[in-house]
This record gives sequence, structure tokens and C-alpha cells, in this order.
Amino acid sequence: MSTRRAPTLEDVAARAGVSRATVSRVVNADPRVRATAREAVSRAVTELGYRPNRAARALVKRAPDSVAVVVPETDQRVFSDPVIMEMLRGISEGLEETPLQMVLVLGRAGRDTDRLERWLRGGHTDGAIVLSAHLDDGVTSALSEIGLPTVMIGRPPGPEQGLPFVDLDNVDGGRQATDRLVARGCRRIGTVAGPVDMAASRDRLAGWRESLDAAGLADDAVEHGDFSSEGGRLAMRRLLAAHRDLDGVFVASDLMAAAAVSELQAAGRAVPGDVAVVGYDDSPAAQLTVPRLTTVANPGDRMAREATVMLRELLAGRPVSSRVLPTHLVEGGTA
Amino acid sequence: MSTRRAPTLEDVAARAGVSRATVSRVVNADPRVRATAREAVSRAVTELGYRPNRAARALVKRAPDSVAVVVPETDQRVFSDPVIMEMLRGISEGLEETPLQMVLVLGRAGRDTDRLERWLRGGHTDGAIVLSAHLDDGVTSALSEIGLPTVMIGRPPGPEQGLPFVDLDNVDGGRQATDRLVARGCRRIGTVAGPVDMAASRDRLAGWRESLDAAGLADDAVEHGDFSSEGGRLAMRRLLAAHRDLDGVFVASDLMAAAAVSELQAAGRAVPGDVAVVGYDDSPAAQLTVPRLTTVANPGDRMAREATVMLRELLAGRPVSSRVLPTHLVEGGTA
DNA sequence: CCGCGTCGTGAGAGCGCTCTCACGTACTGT
DNA sequence: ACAGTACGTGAGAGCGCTCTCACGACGCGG
Repeated sequence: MSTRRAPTLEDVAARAGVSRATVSRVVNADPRVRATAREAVSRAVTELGYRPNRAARALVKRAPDSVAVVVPETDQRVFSDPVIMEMLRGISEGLEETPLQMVLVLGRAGRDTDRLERWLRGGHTDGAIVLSAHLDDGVTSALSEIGLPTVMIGRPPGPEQGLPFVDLDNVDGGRQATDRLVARGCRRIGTVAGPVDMAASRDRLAGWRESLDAAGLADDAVEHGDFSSEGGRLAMRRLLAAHRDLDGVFVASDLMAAAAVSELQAAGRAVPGDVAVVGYDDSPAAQLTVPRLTTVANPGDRMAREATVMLRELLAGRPVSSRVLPTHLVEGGTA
Repeated sequence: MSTRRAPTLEDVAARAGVSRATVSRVVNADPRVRATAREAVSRAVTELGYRPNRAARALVKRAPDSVAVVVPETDQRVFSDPVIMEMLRGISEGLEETPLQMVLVLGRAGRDTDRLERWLRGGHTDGAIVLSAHLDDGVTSALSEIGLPTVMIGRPPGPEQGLPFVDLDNVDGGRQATDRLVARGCRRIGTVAGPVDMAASRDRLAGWRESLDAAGLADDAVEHGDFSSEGGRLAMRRLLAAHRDLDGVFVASDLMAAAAVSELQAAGRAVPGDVAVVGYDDSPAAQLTVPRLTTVANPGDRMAREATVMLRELLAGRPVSSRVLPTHLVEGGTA
């Protein structure tokens, strides 16, 4: 019906009997406006239902006003979603005090690379934060080529594109987990590792290996899972079949670990009595098992927060370098 | 270092030896430009690395360009995250073909109402989609008061604010789940319901009741959980203690259902032999149990997609009315 | 050969806002 | 008393883009 033009600064100014500039000052909380004028203006604002036009504002102050948060569409089954939500929250909190809006860009990894790339080139945002480097190189290389200020969350697999990243110390996480197994007396320690194409998986595996090497134990009991529950179950089954003397397992994700625990129990092994288990992520899934999983913290929100700090640096024109944050073991009953 | 001003239309025009208008035409794929001019322009565009300024464009064409996706910060433990990601994906897909950007706005329900409200009033976006009506009324009423085109995903609890919503037919879902239990011969059917303050919980509970009433069975075995795993476990324990003759349970979420199954098994009841169980959500958690949960589909992405359609209607100035989408049972081994 | 329509193009007027600058007006200090 | 200094305010110039309008250069039919 009424396609009445939205009220502008001018309208408010007219109504309040002041100039556009004064209204602008009031709206932007500039202190040097007389109280009476201020009141007149705010009254006019509410009466007219004035809302500043973001585009016009953005046009004149060329301050960055939005960042793209690129989320590779995780395969449904990967179930890494809780971590993603955690990261989104972290970013949201990190951006809370800034005028930056977070623009979500989802894409099915692989399939949508082109569309994503085109969008990113479109200059819709002033920067980007890329979640989880599971993404094809297409997007990350496009990003570094475009020159859009970008921070990756999670170290990218493959050669580094020169893009700064934040990551958690997965090597140390794997080591701590395995150290715990060693410390409680396990002598035959296997691992259910993650997919080989992910940096986090490789790092955790490397940590496991380092710990075993340091303890002088064998490091040949390795099976890979896909971070899904079912994948974890199957990997555990293979591991158990290949190494019947297993007395400890480091599983690279809680979801897989939960499945591994139930698989072990189904096979008649008491956890942690016969086989001790340490998971990874400290996710809600860690609390599903009985007893509750011993796991490694993997605070996605901290990483995300750090990423926002780094991105703000980049937007301010200052260079940043990648950061690796520390992790720690979370006590549970399985190791 | 070089804070070189980004190239503008003018720069491109100068370089290509044409006017601003012509460049604009080329950039916007206006057909009535001679081939030679078109080429000159595109060359200049790539040479200069020209990217149109979104703000300037948005300023002149007052077409809506972004929608806020308001996500109440789910309590960590609620773990409803997978559903949220699903919805986000649905919105993303629904907006894919439009120029609309999705701006994520997270807020801890209750705590952040003020900030959220202020932000929404700020006119940063042209519309809003609100996920899960767990939110205090503050936000939804602010939204309807501001007059920002808004669609709710999930029927709001409490009195309706006049905001259109999409929802899944939770009453029918609860009924279908319970009908299944009745059909397989259960005579003493309980339910682990969700929190009383959520519309979805209440609806599912109502469906359970309708089914039992229709079958002439008792409908007094009710316990409430908080949708968390632990909450489900405890509720199941209470339910079992109060009604030892239970032979069927409808659990209002898969996460709680998975915990309920393990609780039943721990209590020596075979599932589905002694007690049949139907969950809700068809979430990844449904596949964690052995046997796999029988559950009710709860396609968040479909709802979300529908929400984008409705929002686009609203943005086009057309009125929309709320929609309730059908659900169906998903076969599993627990009922 | 003239008038008319068509096509490609350029000039220029905004879109709604911020911000600089200059201009009062009311204080201070001497 | 008067210069000096705030302080509050308004005028006006853009920000980079789109779009209307007018205009010259054609091609056509009469």
C-alpha cells in the first residue's frame, strides 16, 4: 500500500527545526550539541521512526563494515557442527564491540568453489574469516589473490597461501592425550586418527607418535576414521582386530571416541579397565559415554575470537602473523 | 603502506576512454553497448582491479540487500546446534539466487536482548529471520514494533506478536511417533517431553496425548527433560521409577532419546523388546544408538527455506501468513 | 532529400549521509 | 572594557554509483 519513503535526516531536521548536521550529531552521539536541541531531535526521530540509512553512511565513511565468515559446508555426517557453532559464537563475540557485521557465506566444499570465489571477488565485504581449512584450495588461493584481508581458522592443509591463520596446538594436544595413556601404564597404544587430508588430523597423529617415541613404545597401531561416529566405530573395530593386545587408544575426535568406547565395550573390553581411551574436542559428545570421556580441549570459540583480533589488525592495515594456541587435557573417566 | 584509493567507476571510465555511464552499463551487463566499448571497459576493469562499491550501489537502488538471521545463543548444553546449522544452510540456499546477504546476529537469550534490540532498530538490514523462538519476547516484540519485515522459524511461544512464522507440525509429529508405539502393541506409553516453555515441546506432548486418548490409553506418564543428553537420562530414570510397567516411550528429541535408550539398557530393559522408543529430530544422534533410533523427521532446512520464501514476499511488500509443514516418521530399530 | 525512429553514448542530477569549515554567541581572562 | 577562546550550529561539498534525459549518428521509408 503506502510505499512512503523512509524518513531521512533531512526530514528529521525539518521536524526538529535544526539542520541536517545537528541531527547527524545527535544520531552519532556527538557530545557538542545543546541539550534542548538534542531532545528536539530525539523526539523527532522517534516520532518519524527514523532509521539511518546504512548504505549512505557506509558510502561516506569508508570504514570497513562487514566481514564474510566463510563456512565450508561440512558434510552432514561429519557432525563437526557443534564446533562450527562454537566458532561462530566466538566470532560474534569478537566482533561485538566493533561495527562489523558478520556475513555468513556457506558453501558445499568443492561444489560451490566457483560461486564462492565470484562472491568473494564481488567486494561485498571488507574482510573474511574462513572456518576450517577443509576447503579446496580454490577459495583460499582466490582469497589471497584478491587481496581481501583474510584470516583462516585452523591451519590450512597443503602449502600455505600466505594467509595468516589461528590454530590450536594439535600436535601438543595429541601428545598430551598420549602422554596420559603412557602415564597410566598403557604399553600398547593405538590411535584412531582423522582424515589424512586435514591438518588437524595429521598434527594430532604426529603428537601421538612423538609421545610414543619419547616413551619408547611402538607407534604402528594406526587406523583412520572420517570423524563420524560410524567411521570411528569401524576404525576401532579394525584397530582391535589388528592389535588384540591394545590397552590404550587415542581417538582424534570425541564423536569417534564415543563410538569407539561402545565398540570396545561391545567387544567385552572394560573402559578404562582393559583399554583406556582419550578423545579429542571436549564436545558434548564427550559426556554421552559412560564413563565420561577423558578428552582434549579444543576451544573453537577461543580460536575464533583470536581470529577476529587478527582480522581487525589486518583491516587497520597492520600485518599479522599466524598464531598457535595451547590446549590441555580434560579429565574424564576413560583414561 | 600504500593506502591507494580503490579504483572507482570514474577511473575505469578515464582509462577506457568512455563515460561513467557506459562503464556502469558494462558492469551491469546492459546489452546496449557497442562491442568495442564493452571490451575496452572490461579490459580497464581487470587492469585496474575495479570492484564496484556496494554501499554506493545500495544507496541509489533502494533494493533490499541483506537480512539479519537472529540466532538466540543456545545454551551450550542444549546441543540443538546441528539443527541450527541445518537451518542456516537452508537459509543460505534459499537466499542463494538473490542478492541478499545473510548477516548473522547471535545473542545469548535473555542477557543480550537489549543489545539485540538496539541493533535491530539500527536498520542494518532490510529484514530478519529469527531462529527458534526460545528468545524472550523482548526481541520479537521489538521486531514487530519496528516494522522490520520478519519471519520466525518455529512458532513463537506465548501470544503471537503478529509476526508470521514457519513451523513443522510438531503436534502431528508427536502423534505419529506415538501412533507407531500404539501400533506395535505398546499399552503403557510414557513420554520424555521437552522444556515447558518451548512451543515445539508443548506441541509434541499434545500430539502424544492425542494419540493415547484416541487409543484409549493412559496419558499420565510424563517427565520433562531439557533437550540435553543428561536431562534425557535423568528424565528417563524418573519415568521408569514411576512407571515400572512402561513398554513404550516417546522422547521429544534424539539426543534425549539416545540417553534414554542407554538408560533403559542399563536398567536391564531390552530396546525395543521390553520398551520401544521413538525419538524426534532425525539428527545424527539418532544413528549413535544400537539399534538406530526410530525417530521423527524435523527438517530444519526445509523450514528455513520456506522462511526465505516468505521473507522475500514480505520484502516485496506482499503480505504472508504463517505456514505449518508436515512431518513423517523415520524408520529405525527402536520401535 | 527530409523526417522519423533507433541506437549508443555522455552529462548531470541525485541517493542519504558525514565532515570540514566558517560563523555566530557566550564565556573567560586581563 | 576588549580580545581571545570555547562551543554549538548551519551550509555545503562530496562519497561512488545508477538512471533519466538529451543528443548525435545512423538507417529507413516516403
